[in-house]
Amino acid sequence: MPELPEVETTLRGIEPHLVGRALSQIDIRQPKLRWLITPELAPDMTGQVITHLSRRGKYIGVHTANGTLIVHLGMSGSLYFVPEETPPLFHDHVDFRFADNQPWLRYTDPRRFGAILWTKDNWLDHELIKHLGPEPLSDDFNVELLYSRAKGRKVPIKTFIMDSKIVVGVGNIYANEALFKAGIKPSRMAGNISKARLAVLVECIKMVLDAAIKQGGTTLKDFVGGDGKPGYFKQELSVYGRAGKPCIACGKVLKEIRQAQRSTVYCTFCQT
DNA sequence: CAAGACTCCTGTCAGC
DNA sequence: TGCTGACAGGAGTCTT
Repeated sequence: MPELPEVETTLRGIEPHLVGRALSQIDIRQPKLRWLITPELAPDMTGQVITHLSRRGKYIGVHTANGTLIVHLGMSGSLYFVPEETPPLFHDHVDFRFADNQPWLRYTDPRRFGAILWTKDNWLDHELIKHLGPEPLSDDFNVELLYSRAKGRKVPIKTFIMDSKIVVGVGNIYANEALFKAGIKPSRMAGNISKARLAVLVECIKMVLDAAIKQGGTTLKDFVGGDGKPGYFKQELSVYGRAGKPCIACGKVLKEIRQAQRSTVYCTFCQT
């Protein structure tokens, strides 16, 4: 399930192999993802040269002079290279083929929660992108921001930091981990947390994401390997997926609750 | 506006 | 062993 570190790793892995190449053909076998793939994608992007890639939240932008391909991996999507003419499997929904007859870029997504869109405008002005909060690893995401946005809010802090309008890229796993590291109870009201504690939380979110990205870097080569599998991280998770097991800090049994249809695991002793 | 429920989809796994 | 059903999960959208 790609979270921001996985998306960043994907981008770093594929960008060097895409820039400067011209699209020759785009095969769309399954246009129904989260949304219908933009019908203009193939006619508008074919023949275009890829100039660079960028990321905003979990959205990847693949830029050309004629427009930008917007890709979201959802929770089961992946982008990777396959040797030309590799027959597609059932969940291989899109192939991007190039004029140089070198490996194709393939999009696979079993659960189809991902998205592939196309815009001729500045992609940062796209409806899905322009309302997003700051990047978690940038200086724009800081205590002042979080504190002012949390003021008066009654939502649980976990739901709050997973809101992409507040800050992007904090998925369920890392929200759980960051709150554990910060010692904050996930159900605590966002507006009822001191500035000092929010400052700790900001640092913990940055630390958790940064560490995950660094680990992702070690598997970069897998992205362009022959198997086409995007090797996931061997994260050591403190709480996520460990409900019922002992807290690594105090030994007490970790508790699981549900918040906003998401599983939350925390330590009732360490997190207050 | 804020908060919470609902929705898409399919692989995985528990239970029978 | 095989089948059924619950569940997970990003994030936009709908409902209250």
